[in-house]
Amino acid sequence: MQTDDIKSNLDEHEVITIRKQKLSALKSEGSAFPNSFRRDSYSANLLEKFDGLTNEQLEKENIVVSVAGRIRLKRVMGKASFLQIQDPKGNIQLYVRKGDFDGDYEGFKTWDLGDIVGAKGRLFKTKTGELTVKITALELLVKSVRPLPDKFHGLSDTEMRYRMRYVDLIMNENSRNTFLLRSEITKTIRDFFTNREFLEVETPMMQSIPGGAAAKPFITHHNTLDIPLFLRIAPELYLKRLVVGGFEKVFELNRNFRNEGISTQHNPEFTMLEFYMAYHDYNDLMDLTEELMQQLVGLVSDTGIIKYQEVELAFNKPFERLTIQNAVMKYNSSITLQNYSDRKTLLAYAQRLEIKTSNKFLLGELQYLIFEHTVEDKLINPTFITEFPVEVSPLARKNNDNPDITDRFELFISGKEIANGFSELNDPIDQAERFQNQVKARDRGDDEAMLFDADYVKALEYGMPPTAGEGIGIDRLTMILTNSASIKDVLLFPLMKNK
RNA sequence: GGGCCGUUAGCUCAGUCGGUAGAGCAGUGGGCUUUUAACCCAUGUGUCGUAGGUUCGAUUCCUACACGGCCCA
Repeated sequence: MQTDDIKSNLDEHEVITIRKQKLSALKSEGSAFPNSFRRDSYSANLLEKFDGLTNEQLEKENIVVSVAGRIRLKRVMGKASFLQIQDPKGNIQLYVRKGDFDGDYEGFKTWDLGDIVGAKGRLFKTKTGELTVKITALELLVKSVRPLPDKFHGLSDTEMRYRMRYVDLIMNENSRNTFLLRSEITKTIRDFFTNREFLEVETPMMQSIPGGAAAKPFITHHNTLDIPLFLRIAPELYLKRLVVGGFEKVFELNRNFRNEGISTQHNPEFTMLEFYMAYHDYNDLMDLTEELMQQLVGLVSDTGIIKYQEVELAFNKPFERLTIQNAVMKYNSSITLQNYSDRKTLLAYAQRLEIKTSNKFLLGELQYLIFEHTVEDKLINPTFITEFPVEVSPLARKNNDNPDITDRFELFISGKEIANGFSELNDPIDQAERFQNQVKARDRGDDEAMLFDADYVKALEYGMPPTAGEGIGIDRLTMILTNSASIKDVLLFPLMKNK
């Protein structure tokens, strides 16, 4: 341990060594890390209230404020200096003049960019008209021993922005705004549903039978019970148990975990909204989703039109609704009303498209695969795709008129799947059969097929009211609303390999 | 998993057709009482991602690996 400490001391940059020396000097004076300073004003609020006043008006009003923040810029002259400090709402300039404050100006000159200071003083305007605090008291609250990135270029290295988000947040306003907006998005969603009498709930993250989605789970282990557990891939089956129990409108906004690769669209843990409402069906969900999306887009646009990666997306009119069959026919001229339901033709077609298939694939699976490969990325404006094949929808209610399809939809925006909703299957006998079929798919080699959840079937046997349920991927939605190209840009701490 | 690109000072980057490297910012010393990426003078900074190979000599060329980015599966 000790030798490691010595080694890291030798390795560290000269700047850090000097700053640590400054810190130990503060410690020996007894003035390091004080915690009694209190802020009464934020930068942006002061600018909002007082930037409109002239210097004469400011002097007459004699406005005394206490501000605190991190030193971002420092311009020292012989006997006077300007500091720009950053607080959670923005920046404000301080004017520090020798003799104007109860402190040592020479000592002040040794403070560094990145230090955190508290200041008290009067508002005034400089020659160039910048609202500034002329300080009467100034205190070093935290000595920063590690230098910030270049004050002009900031931190631009993508990897370091993800690994050291704390520095990214200090340096990049874009990044701050993205996460502020993400917080507004989740708040808006919570309000949207609680205003409609939905109950927010929390269901198990660690499950014995991971269910509710087609995905590989993370495995963990409970020591004292000595049982394997899986991090959930979806909360779906637990939320529907709650509907059985009489919580007829519920939602959960929380993390799912899927053991898959990492890309600009995928992070192993991601946030999902799932909500369920009894006595509604999938058509009601599409209407509600449209309303929710328009409200969320309202956070960033007055027109209902937003730009994502240079492409305009229109949320200001009813979203297009298209059956999966019509969508496939629209983008594949060789698929017709007749051969869409011919398994052999579709298998051959899929192989021609170099889609990974097997002879064992069922008709519905092929229909869905062809849709995924030929249609999805062309759905730029918000589009509901409906009537998904029953084979790929093991938890959705069959359509009354056509038992091959389900009352299900997915919402696509900018070529990405954003939401997935359906009228829930509440026939326990049918559900048991669907689980059986999933087990068979698993035996065929589909390691993402679902497991048989007997307790869930048991819950359905008590009777679940007719219910509609939906999941919305919050990260991807946030990407679109914040114009972020990578999911890592909307995750505070995206998963990174150890260096 | 495959392809392409990147990794040089604390940060942002240049550079070496193979002879162990530079700029700006940050730092340090000095000057400057309304600055705006303040300015002026002086000044220190590096396992050139890691490990091998070729070579008299590699940060530079080659190979592998690591991490990251983009594209594809």
